[in-house]
Amino acid sequence: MVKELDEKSEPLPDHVGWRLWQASRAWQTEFAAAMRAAGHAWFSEARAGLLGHIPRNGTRQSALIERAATSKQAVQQLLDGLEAEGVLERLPDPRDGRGKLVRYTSKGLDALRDGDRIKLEIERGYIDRIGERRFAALMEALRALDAGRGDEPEKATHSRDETAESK
Amino acid sequence: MVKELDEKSEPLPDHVGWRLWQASRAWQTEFAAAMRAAGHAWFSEARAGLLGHIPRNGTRQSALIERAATSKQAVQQLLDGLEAEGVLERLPDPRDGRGKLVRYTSKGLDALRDGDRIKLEIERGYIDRIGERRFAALMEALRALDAGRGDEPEKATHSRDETAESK
DNA sequence: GGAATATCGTCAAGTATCTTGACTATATGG
DNA sequence: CCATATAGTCAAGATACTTGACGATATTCC
Repeated sequence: MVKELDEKSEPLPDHVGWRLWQASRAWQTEFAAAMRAAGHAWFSEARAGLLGHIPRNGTRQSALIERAATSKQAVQQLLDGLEAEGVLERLPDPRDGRGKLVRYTSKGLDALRDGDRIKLEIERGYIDRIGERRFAALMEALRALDAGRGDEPEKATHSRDETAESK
Repeated sequence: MVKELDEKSEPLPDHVGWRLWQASRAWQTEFAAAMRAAGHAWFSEARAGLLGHIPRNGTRQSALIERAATSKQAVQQLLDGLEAEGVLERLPDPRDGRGKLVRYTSKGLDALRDGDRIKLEIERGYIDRIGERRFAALMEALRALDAGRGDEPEKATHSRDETAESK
C-alpha cells in the first residue's frame, strides 16, 4: 500500500474559531438527530436558529427580524416553512395593521418541550464527559464572551438567574 | 409608539448548544469579514470549513473526503469553486490513476498566512474581553469535549501542549 | 386634512451549499 | 480475464439565504 509522502504531517486546526465551530456542529447534529427521532421530522438547524429567537408567548415578526441576524426575507421564508409545517401561525397584529404576530401552535409547543428534554440530556452527556467543573467554566466563558460584545461593558446581568430554560 | 404587551418577557436561550452556536457564528462572521477586507473576496464559511481539513502540504481528495464530515460530492463542488478561484489546484496522483492530489497555489498560501494573522488578532481580542484565565479554560473545555467524542474515553493527551497554531 | 416618508410584510429571482442517484475509469483479488 | 471495490465526475433537486422591487399601513410635518 502507499506509505510515504503525506501519510502524517497534518496538524489540524486548534484555535478558538475551529474548536467553537466543531463543538457547535457536533451539538447541532446530535440535537437535530434526537429531534427527528422524537418525531419532529420538520426540524432543521436553520429553523432551530430562528425558533431560538421566538419566545413562548410569541413575538412580532418585525421584532424577530431585529434579533435574528439575517434579512427579513430569510426570516420570512423560514416562517413560511414553519407555518406550512403547522409549527407556528401568523396572526394580524391588532395594534398595527401592517404587522403580524408569530406564535407557536400546540404542535410547536410540543416540539419545544421535547427540545428542552433533549437539550438537558445532551448537557448531561457533556458533563459526564468533561466533568462539572469544566462544563461550568465553559458556560461561564461563553457567557462572558457574549456579554462583552459590541454593546457597552454592561458588566451586570450575566448572573445565572432562572433563565435556565427556553429553547 | 407602541409600548405595552410583550415588550419584555423574552428569556433567550442559555444552554450549551445555543451559546456554542452564537459564539461560533460570531467568530466566523468576524473572521470572514477580516478575510474579505484583506482582499480574499472568495472566502466563505463553507470553504473555510473545507480548507481547515487541507494541510499545507496538500492531500489526496479521497483523504479529504474522509475527514470532512460531508459527502464526496459536496467536497468536490467546494473544490471546484476553490480551484476556479485559483486558491487550490488538483493534480493527478502519480501513484493511483484514479486519484487526485489537492494542494494550495501561492494565492492559497497567501490566504492561509493572512488567516493565521487574523486568527491571532481575534484571539487577542477574546483574551482582552474575558481574560487569559477564562480563555484558557474555554479552550481546555472545548478540547476535552472533542477528545471525548465517539472514540473511547482516552483521558490522556488533553494536555495543553504547544499546538497553538495551524489553521 | 393631506402629502412626504418610514415601517411591515410580501413576491420574485438568483446564488451557494449540500443531497441523492447514476455513471466512468482505474485498481485489486481471484 | 472477470468480479468487485475505490476515486472521482455529472446531473438534478432541496434548502437556506441574498438582493431588488413592490403594496399596504403608520407616522410626521405642513
